[in-house]
Amino acid sequence: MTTPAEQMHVIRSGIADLVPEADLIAKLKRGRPLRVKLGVDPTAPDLHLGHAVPLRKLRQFQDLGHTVVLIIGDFTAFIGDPSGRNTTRPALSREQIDANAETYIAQAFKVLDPSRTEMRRNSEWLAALDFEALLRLTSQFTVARIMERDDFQKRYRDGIGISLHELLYPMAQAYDSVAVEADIELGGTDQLFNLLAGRELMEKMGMEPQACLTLPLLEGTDGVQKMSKSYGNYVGLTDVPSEMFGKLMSIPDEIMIKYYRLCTALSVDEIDALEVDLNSGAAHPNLLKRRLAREIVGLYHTTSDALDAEAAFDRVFKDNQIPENIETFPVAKTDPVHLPALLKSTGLASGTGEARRLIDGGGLRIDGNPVAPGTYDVAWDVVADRVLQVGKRRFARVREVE
RNA sequence: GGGGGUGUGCCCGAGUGGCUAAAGGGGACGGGCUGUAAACCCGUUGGCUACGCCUACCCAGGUUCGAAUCCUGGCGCCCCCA
Repeated sequence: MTTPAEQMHVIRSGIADLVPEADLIAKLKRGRPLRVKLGVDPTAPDLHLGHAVPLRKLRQFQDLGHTVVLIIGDFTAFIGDPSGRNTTRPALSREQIDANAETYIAQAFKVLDPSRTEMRRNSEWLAALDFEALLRLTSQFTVARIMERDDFQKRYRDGIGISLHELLYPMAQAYDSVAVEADIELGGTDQLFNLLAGRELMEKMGMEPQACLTLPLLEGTDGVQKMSKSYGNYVGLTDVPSEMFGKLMSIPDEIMIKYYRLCTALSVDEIDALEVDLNSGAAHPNLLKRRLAREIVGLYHTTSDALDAEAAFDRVFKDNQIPENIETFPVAKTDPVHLPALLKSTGLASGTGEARRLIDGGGLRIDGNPVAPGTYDVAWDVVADRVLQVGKRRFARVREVE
């Protein structure tokens, strides 16, 4: 059995904050498996690496012998924010919630160990509360305490309306902790307030309070903004291996170690060693990034998928060759062929204007050979059965439609 | 309820009657360099088989030879007073 000190070494890796640390150590010292809680909203069925960060930390807990309690916030998602002020909280229908929860769970178990995971839905206990129980619960919180939360404070100060029910959401989340008897709850740094609310409620209700662990936000592939679909800088858990590999290779060096800590299954000691080598110059950043990409692709696909993805990557970017498995587009034969229209129909350009720009900027190749600026009409033979390439990584093969 | 302000291209932001498809920046895309990284340099950035045509400055009308710019009405957002 690992000692509490050894466990703390793993648990601390990559986290933003842990309060209070002493509480967690005391819990670990008892030697029994802890109940580690994570609550998730069934709103985003397409998970990316940013969503996987808390899941990876949960997995570390599982590997240390602890139990994960994964709570789907179906009840709160059902209510949502009917005022529409909070666009990240749409009110979802039962069907949507169930469907989202399904995909969430399927993707989450790519990371978590199902045998050490307890799946719960918060409607189990929240739907059962009657008005009396609800009022008793609200009496445990003060308005001043709830209003301490940053976004409430700001909105109140700025005169942006806050619906009464919104004030109750932190309470609902806190009550989740009571219901599942959590020992520790994870969340993003923005969740600290809610996590602490859970801790306080447990204490008031005579339970041993949970510890609260926050994880930093993961930057996307641009290295600046947080990873999110709307910024287009995300790495989806269901991305195909080659795409995933390519995206990971494009992250800035500076956030590599963070990715190692938050997104891979490597041991903390090994990552510590990699960090030392990177900083001292003993390891070439490119090699470390390749390894990172392999590790992550391997987690969500297989090790051989990762190796294939790397080989395909080298073929295209290192050896400047055309990849295998290029999508083929059937095209009705015309002679001559109008290239801007062809690029548009194959999806390599969003419109003929952009296509012309690409051609004039030297961004179009046919079978690897650059097309001269101003070349808009070419003979059919020039494109038939050949590979069109835009930039470094977008390809399409042209085939005459029968 | 009263007073003032504001609404421009993916985003921010100039422009206040013609020379404006609309300055400048950001972002994005393409080229160079490279480790497909970062930084840096160059180019492009409404649509269209395109030296031209079409659609554009919140929406709908109007004044003018001509409007993003002026007028009327509507909608949205912001600030101050009550």
